Amino acid sequence: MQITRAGEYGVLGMMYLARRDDGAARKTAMIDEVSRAEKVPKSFLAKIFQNLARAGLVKSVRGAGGGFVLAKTPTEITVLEIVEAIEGKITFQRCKQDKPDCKHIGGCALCGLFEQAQGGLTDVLTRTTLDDLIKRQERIDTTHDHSAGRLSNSQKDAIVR
Amino acid sequence: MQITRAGEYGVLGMMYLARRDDGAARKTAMIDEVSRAEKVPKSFLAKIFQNLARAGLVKSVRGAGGGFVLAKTPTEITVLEIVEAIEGKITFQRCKQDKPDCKHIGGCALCGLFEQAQGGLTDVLTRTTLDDLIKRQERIDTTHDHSAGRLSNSQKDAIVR
DNA sequence: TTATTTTAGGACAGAATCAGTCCTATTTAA
DNA sequence: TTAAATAGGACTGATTCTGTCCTAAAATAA
Ligand code: SF4
Ligand code: SF4
Repeated sequence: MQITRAGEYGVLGMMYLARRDDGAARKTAMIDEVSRAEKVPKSFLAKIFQNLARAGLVKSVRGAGGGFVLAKTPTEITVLEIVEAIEGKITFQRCKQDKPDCKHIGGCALCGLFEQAQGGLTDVLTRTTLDDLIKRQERIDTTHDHSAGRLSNSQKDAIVR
Repeated sequence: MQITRAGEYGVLGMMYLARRDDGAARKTAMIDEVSRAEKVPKSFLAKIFQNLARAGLVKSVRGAGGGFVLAKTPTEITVLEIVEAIEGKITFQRCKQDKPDCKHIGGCALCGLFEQAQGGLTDVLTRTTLDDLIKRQERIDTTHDHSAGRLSNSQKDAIVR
C-alpha cells in the first residue's frame, strides 16, 4: 500500500514545472533540467512525462529549445489526476479491475467498504490541486527555510543557468 | 494502489470467524473449513492466519479439534488492524518507511499531503469494525438475497456439517 | 504410549510488477 | 544539414506477490 516511485516523481516533476514559471508565461523545461533539479533518474522521468503528456496534463515540445509545459494552470490540475495518469486508475478491489474473477463478486460487503475507503483517499487527492501543493511547499520553504535540504535559490539558479 | 490478495483473504477469513459463532460462545474453525467456505487457497490462508495470530487478533488452538478463534469480540476489531496485521503498517511515503533515503526528505510538501491522504483512507478502515462489516454483509444477504452468489444457509450448513 | 489431528515456521518457486536503462525514430530550431 | 529535444519500444535486474511443500511441535483420543 504505497505510491510508486513513478507516481511520486511525476508529482515532483509537475511541481517543478509549476514553480518554475512564477509570475508570467509558462516556459518549457527539459527533462534533463527537471531530472537534475528533483534528483530523479532522467530516462525514467522521461517515461513518466510521456504518460503525463498523453493524459493531457503537460504539452511536449520536440526539437531544440523544446521540453515540457503545463497544459493547464496549476489550479486546474489535481494531484489525483497526476497520480492516475501515471499509475492508472486507483482501484482497491480486484473486482473493479479489468479482470473481475472473484468468487465473492455480486454481494460482497468488503467491496463497498473498500470503495468507501478509497473515496477517503481520492477525496483528499482530488481536492488538492497542484497549486495548493506548491503553496504548501512555499510555506515550508519560507518558515524553517535555509539549509533545510530543499533546493535554495542559489542552487536553483545554478540549475536553470 | 491495491489491497493484496493476502489482505483481502484475511478480512474474509475474519468475517467468516465472526459470522460463524452467531449468538453464543466463540468456537474454533479450522483453516480447512475457512478456506473452503471463502474459496481461498488453503495453505496461503494458513500463512495469513499465522500473521493474524501473531498480531493477537485470533487465537490458535493446535491439535485435534483445534483451529482459530477470534481473540476479541467483532466490535473490538477494526478492519485496519486486520489489514495491517497482514500487509504491515500502511505508509504511502517511502520516507516514513524503514529505509528513508529520499533526497527531498526534511521539507517535502508531498510528504504532508500523502500523510493526509493516507489519513482519509485509514480513518474509514479504523472506524469500521469487523462487526460493522458483518452487519453490512447481512444487510446485503437479506435484501437481494437468494441465489446471489453469496453462500446460502444450506451451503453454510453443508460446510459446517 | 502411540497415532492422529491440527497449527507453526521455513524454504522454495513462478508470476507479476517495479524501477529503471538503452536504443532507434521522429520532430523542430538554428 | 546538423544538433537538440521528445516518442516509443525492447529489455533487464530487483522486488514483491501468491502461492506450495515439508518438517516440527502441540494437543487430543485411543
Ligand atoms: S472479495 Fe469482494 S471486494 Fe474483493 S474482489 Fe471479491 S468481490 Fe471485490
Ligand atoms: S518525495 Fe517527499 S514524500 Fe516522497 S519519500 Fe521523499 S520526502 Fe517522502
